[in-house]
Amino acid sequence: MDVRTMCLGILSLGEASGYEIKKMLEGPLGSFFDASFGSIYPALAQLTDQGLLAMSEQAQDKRPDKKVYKITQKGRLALAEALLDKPSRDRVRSDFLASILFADLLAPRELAERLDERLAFHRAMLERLEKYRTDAAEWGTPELTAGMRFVTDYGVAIHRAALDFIEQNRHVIEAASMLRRGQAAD
Amino acid sequence: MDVRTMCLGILSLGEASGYEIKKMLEGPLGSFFDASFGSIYPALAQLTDQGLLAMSEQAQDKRPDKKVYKITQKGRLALAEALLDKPSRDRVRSDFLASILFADLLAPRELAERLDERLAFHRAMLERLEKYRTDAAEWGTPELTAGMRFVTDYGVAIHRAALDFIEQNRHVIEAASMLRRGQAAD
DNA sequence: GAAACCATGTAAGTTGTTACATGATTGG
DNA sequence: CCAATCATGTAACAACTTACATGGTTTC
Repeated sequence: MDVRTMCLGILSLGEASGYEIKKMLEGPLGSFFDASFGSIYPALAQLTDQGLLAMSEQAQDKRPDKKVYKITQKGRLALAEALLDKPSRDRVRSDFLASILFADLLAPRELAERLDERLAFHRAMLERLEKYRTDAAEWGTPELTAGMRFVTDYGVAIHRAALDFIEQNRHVIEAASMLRRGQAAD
Repeated sequence: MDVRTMCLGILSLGEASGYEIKKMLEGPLGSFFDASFGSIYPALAQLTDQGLLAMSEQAQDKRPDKKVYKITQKGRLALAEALLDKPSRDRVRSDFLASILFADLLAPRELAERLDERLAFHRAMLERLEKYRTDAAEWGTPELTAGMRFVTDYGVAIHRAALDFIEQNRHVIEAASMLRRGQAAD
């Protein structure tokens, strides 16, 4: 799924501006999809050109103009069709896990810092997801769809599992890291 | 972390060919890093040019020649330095979760199929990870480092959490999908 | 007064994938 | 005999990120 399809999908849940789409991707969707302004704005322009979106410019008080996009019937059909494609496998790239894999080359203090940061990250995500789980307004829609609830709860489950795992197993890798330091000093 | 650094890292655990590196990335590392031949081979060539790797060609019986790469001292230093960079945040892109988010647009049968496939995927990954967890030979090394064990166990924890979550919550989203079908037919 | 937020966009550059090219061997 | 595995590589292409450009407003 590319940025164009994701934008189309988000707009199928309700109208939004490019800026708001980006904010949603920093919310609960960010756990499994991300995109920069540099890909969102051109995507919206292209989709509008193709008649899959309708744009209306809204002047705002003490704010720059906002371009609000709304999915068209043609857009809904295109989205439904795109969703029929067999989903490609997940693409994950985690610097954190990579650096843990090579933890031998990391100073114990560095390692501890990374683990702490990671725990903080998961806790922050859980907190944020909790807000989204209970408050539909955070999504910019009056009501949460079943899909929204599912992916939010899924995110909670995964972040909690990661948090628990790291808390319970960090001592193993940290002990190994300190041991290796000792050997290196020999 | 780019493909070059990951190759350097894998080779810091033991020597290997490009083909073998690719196989490792389809193993437990695949959960958090993937790369195609099209990026691995040029990366190895470049690293060798820079003196970070040493290559030795090995003729094989009834097999094409193999180019075995070994990390140099200079390579180890470069890797250690690269690992000091603050790890960038995880990049995840999951078509599965995206299509669940827009599950309203999916026929109940389609949805059920995707969920089944996903469960099968997690089960397959768990099985594969179990093998890696107990058998160092699967990694191509005589001994598992603490890092290897950690990332493998981490993978087990995450896949198990995902599996459990989907098993326990699929009925919610599937019920909503069928309900919506009913409404659409009205 | 500085940083962060709101808001949109473009262009250059990076990075990596897919497809192609080659070819022997092994297992179902 | 067909598919998969072993083994390496290149080139065209796709997709995306980063940095730049602009400028008012709000919060600390």
